[in-house]
Amino acid sequence: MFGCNKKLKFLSTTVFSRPRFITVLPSSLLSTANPSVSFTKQAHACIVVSGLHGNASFLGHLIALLALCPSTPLEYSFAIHQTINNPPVFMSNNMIRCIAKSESPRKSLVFYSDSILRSCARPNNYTFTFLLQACSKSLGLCEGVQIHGQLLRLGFGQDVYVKNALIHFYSCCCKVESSKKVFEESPQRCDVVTWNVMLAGFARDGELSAAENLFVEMPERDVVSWNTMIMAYVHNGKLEESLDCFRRMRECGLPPNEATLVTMLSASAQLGLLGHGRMVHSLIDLFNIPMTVTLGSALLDMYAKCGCIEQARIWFDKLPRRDISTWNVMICGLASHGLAKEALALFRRFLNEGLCPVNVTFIGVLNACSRAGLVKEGWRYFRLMGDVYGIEPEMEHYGCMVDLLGRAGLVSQAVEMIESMDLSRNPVLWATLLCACRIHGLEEMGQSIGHKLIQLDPTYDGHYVQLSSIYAKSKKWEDVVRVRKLMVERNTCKVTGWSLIEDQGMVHRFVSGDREHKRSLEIYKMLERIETRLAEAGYTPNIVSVLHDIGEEEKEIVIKVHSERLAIAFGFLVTSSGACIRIVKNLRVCSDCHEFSKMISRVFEREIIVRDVSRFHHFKEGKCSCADYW
DNA sequence: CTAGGGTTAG
Repeated sequence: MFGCNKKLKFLSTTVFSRPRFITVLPSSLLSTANPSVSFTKQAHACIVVSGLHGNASFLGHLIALLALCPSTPLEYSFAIHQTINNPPVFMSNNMIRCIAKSESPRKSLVFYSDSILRSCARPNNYTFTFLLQACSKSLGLCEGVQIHGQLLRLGFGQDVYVKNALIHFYSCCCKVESSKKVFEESPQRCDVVTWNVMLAGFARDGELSAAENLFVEMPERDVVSWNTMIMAYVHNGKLEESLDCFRRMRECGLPPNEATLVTMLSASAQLGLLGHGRMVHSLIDLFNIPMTVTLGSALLDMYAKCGCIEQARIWFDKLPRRDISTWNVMICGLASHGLAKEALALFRRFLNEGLCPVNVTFIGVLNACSRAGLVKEGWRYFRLMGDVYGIEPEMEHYGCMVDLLGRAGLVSQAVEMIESMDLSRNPVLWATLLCACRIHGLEEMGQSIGHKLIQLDPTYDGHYVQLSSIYAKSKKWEDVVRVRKLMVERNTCKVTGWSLIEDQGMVHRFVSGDREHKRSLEIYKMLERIETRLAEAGYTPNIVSVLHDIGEEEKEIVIKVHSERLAIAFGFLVTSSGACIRIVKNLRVCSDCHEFSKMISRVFEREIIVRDVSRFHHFKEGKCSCADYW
């Protein structure tokens, strides 16, 4: 019934039958790893029954115990605290700690002035550590600055815990300069945590090079230092650097922990590196790291984002514990692979288990509906979200709905939705519709939306390319040229398209027309051979498409070999016959490469899995899982 | 007697 029965038994025997050992009781209680409120209540009952309820020390420990519980009703600790007149500072400190951990950490400052200052009790280094925690959490900059002044006056400025809390506090409140000041004041009075909080401060502030320099300077690095550095890379989009940092950590022989692996799984997932992700997976067992909900969710996410949706599913069923996030990862994963039926079935199971969906859950559900063209169901879930679960739709939900309607050819309904919701300044929604117009051949509508888009978002070249391809489809060549000229004149920002493929733990990234790879010669030869075979099988590249209907990847009018083909050709060089080829792209697949991949999957009996910027394409036996809509 | 830093999902 209770997780801590053994401890409780020990407690009661101590209290009732061996009162001379009573002072042992509190410390043995506090050694409890994960106290629960119910356990603490029983301890409380024992204390009361044995007539010790006036003992401030016991009750202080009880409050300390409550501070360690994952969620405690504050009233409970308050009630205990109030039973003691002139509570000792030890008790008040733990009370502050409780409040700091609660949902309303700001109250700890009120408590501090009411309880400690008013009673003229002397706060100590613990008091300030907890108070600063509260300020960090509630972003109470002004209050924290006052606390800082007070603790300096009372002479706690050199306490290492207080100092670390201060550095942490300033960096939480976006005042890294102040953190740095505190950090640099007395360098001899610091420990590895001091360095770590400073490191995290730079990372939080996006000062990656400052973080790197500090990391190099550190006299010693523990697992948190490495984790902080690795996360700094991941959060700043330096995914390959994070992999490299992890490699260096492993070379140091320092064992990774859960946080390390969660971050590395996330990095592998974002990059789409299945091999790397699998390697990280194997470390979970190697280091005996318990499969927590967080780790499990990160693992599923890695498999789903690396194209192994079956593996994700297998692990989903195997996981010892799941929470809402785990379900979200799985539902969204299935949807991104176009497995709409499975995603919706899982969602129904989710509801049957009595779980409450959140906004992300509905993004997965609506995405699934959109991929399967389930207009009616999409609307139903969209309404269910607000009516039953009270979730206000966000931009992403509208995005799914616009995609759903556009895909079904109901472009005017989608336009209506965008305009009635006053979302007409959002380029992403219009871009989704432009895509629908292109696919459904709605040229007039496409042209008008295209012009709206380049007005709304004139700096992104993808819109110009889309618009020009719509004109190309209607053979309006002057307009094609006009739009392209406009794009050049406006000096739009280009995102260089690339395709990535992993081989033997190495990442090979290709750009359009790439000749940099050391096996470039072989790659082009292989590509030629592939193209010959495809031509024999009846694949003819669409000349109009090559010249004009080019995907976002193609930024110049010059015809170059798309990066995706180079990656595929390289895939043929390094994988054994019949093995699946996995590609990750940072942009959308162009229609010509899409055809090309479909043909390859048939002619060479090769499965190709391409991760696009927004979805997966599984090419198999001449067909694609996206059913030619993307 | 009590204390600190780092974590997932669209």
